[in-house]
Amino acid sequence: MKSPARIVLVEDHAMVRQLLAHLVTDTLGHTLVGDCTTVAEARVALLEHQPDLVIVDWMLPDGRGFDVMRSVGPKLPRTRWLFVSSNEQGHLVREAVQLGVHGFVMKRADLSTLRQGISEVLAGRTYYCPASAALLVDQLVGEGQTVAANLSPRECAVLRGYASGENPKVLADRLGVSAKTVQNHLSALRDKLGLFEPAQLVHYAIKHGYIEAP
Amino acid sequence: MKSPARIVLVEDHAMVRQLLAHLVTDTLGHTLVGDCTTVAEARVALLEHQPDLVIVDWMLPDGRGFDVMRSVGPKLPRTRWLFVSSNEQGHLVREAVQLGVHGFVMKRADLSTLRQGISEVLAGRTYYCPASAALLVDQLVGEGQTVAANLSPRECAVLRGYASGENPKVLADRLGVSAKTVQNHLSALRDKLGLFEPAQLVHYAIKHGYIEAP
DNA sequence: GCTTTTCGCGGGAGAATTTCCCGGTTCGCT
DNA sequence: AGCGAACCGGGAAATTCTCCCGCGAAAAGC
Repeated sequence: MKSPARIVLVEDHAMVRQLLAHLVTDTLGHTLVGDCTTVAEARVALLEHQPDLVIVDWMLPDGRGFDVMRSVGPKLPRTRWLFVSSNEQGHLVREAVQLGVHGFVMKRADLSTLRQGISEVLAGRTYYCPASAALLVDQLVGEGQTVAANLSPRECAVLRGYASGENPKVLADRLGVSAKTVQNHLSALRDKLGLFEPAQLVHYAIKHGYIEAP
Repeated sequence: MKSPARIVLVEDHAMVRQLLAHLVTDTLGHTLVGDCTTVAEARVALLEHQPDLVIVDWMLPDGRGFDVMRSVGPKLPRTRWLFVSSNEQGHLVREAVQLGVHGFVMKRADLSTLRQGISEVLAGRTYYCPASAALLVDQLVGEGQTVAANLSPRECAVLRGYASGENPKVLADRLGVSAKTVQNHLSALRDKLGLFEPAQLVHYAIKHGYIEAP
C-alpha cells in the first residue's frame, strides 16, 4: 500500500537527527512533519501535528523521552511510539513495556534493524530489537522491585540538579524558588523513591537516565 | 633468548585469571609465581616473590590496582607493571601514565594485543594498546584539572562505602569505628578532593573506579 | 458548576548532620 | 629519639534535614 506516514523526530544530537530524517524521508518515503530537540518542543509539535509515528530518543537535554510519552501520549491515541536508546539498561526496556511503547531499538543496532522497527511499528505491530529483548528478559528474571515511580516535573528537575552535584542553594536560585522548597522536594523524592542516602539518589538518577553517567 | 619471566597475576574474576594464567605459562612459557584476587593479597605476594612482571586488573574488590602499585611499587624497582582494564576511561590511562605504568591493555582488546603488551613490557619497553592511547590523547586534549589525589586506605574505604549508598552509621559499624570518625574522614575527603556536594563525591568515585557505575 | 486531588511553594520547630578545632595513639622513617 | 602521617574520637557551633503546617492554582472527577 505505502501511503506515506507522517512522522515526528525527537532527538537532540543534530547529526543523528539528520541521518534519521534522511532515512525516513528519502529511503522510506515518509513525510517528516516535525523535528524536535527537547521534551518541551516535542510536546508542542506532537499536539499540533498528531503524527502517525514519533521516533524519540531516550535521553534529552531537559528530560527523558518517556516524559514526552507520559504527558502527551494519552491525547494521541492514533500515534505510535518508537524509542531509540544509546543507554542499554534493562530498566529502560522494562519501563518502555510498562508505558506501552510500540517499538524499542538500540542505537548501536544497524540501520536495517531500525528500518524493520519502523515498518513493524507502523504496521500496527510491536518491535523490540533483539538486544533490548535480551535485556528485558534479564530484567524480568532479576526483577528487583524497581517499579519506576513517576515523578512530577519539578521533582525531576530537582533530582537532575541535585544528582549532577549542584549545590541546593544554587539549584534553588536557578529554578527561581527558595532553598526551602528544594529541600522539601528532595525530602519528597527520598520518601517517594525510598532512597535515603544521597549516593542512592545519585545512583537512581543515573540508572534511570535522569543524568548521564559520569 | 627466552629465559622465562616470573610473573604475578592480580585479578578477581576467576575465569579471567585462569585464562591469563594459561596464556602466560602454557602459551608464552613463563613462570607463574603468584595468583591474587585482592589488593591485600597482592601486596604480600609481590613483596615475597619480587616478580619480573605483574599483571594487574584495574578494579579489585578491596581497592584499585593502582593502589597496589602505589604502595609496593617503590620497593620493587625491577618489577614491571602491566595493567588490564575493563573500564575504558581517559582518567585511568592518564593516571597510569603519571604513576609510571609500563603497559596498559583494555580487556576488550584481543589476545594478540595482550601477548604483544606482555612481551614489549618484559623487553623493557612500554606498551599502551591503541584504544588506551586514543583515550589518553582525548584526555590530554581536554585535561580537566583532574589530577587524581591520593587517598589514604581508610579514606578509600569510606569513599567506597559512602558512594555506594551505605548509611554512614552502618559504614562506621562495618569498619569498626565510631560514626564520628567516618564523618571526619568524609570531611577530609571533601576537603582533599574539593568536592562538597554528595553527588560530586559519588561521581568522583565512579569516574575513578572506586565503585562500579550503577 | 462545583468539589476533590494534585502540584508547587514556603514557614517553623526540633532533630540530625556537618564543620572546625582539639588531643591522643600508633606507626614508619630519618 | 624525634618527626610526620594516618587514624581515632570528643565538643561546640553552625548548618542542614525532617516533619508538620497552610496557601493558591490548576487539573480531574462528579
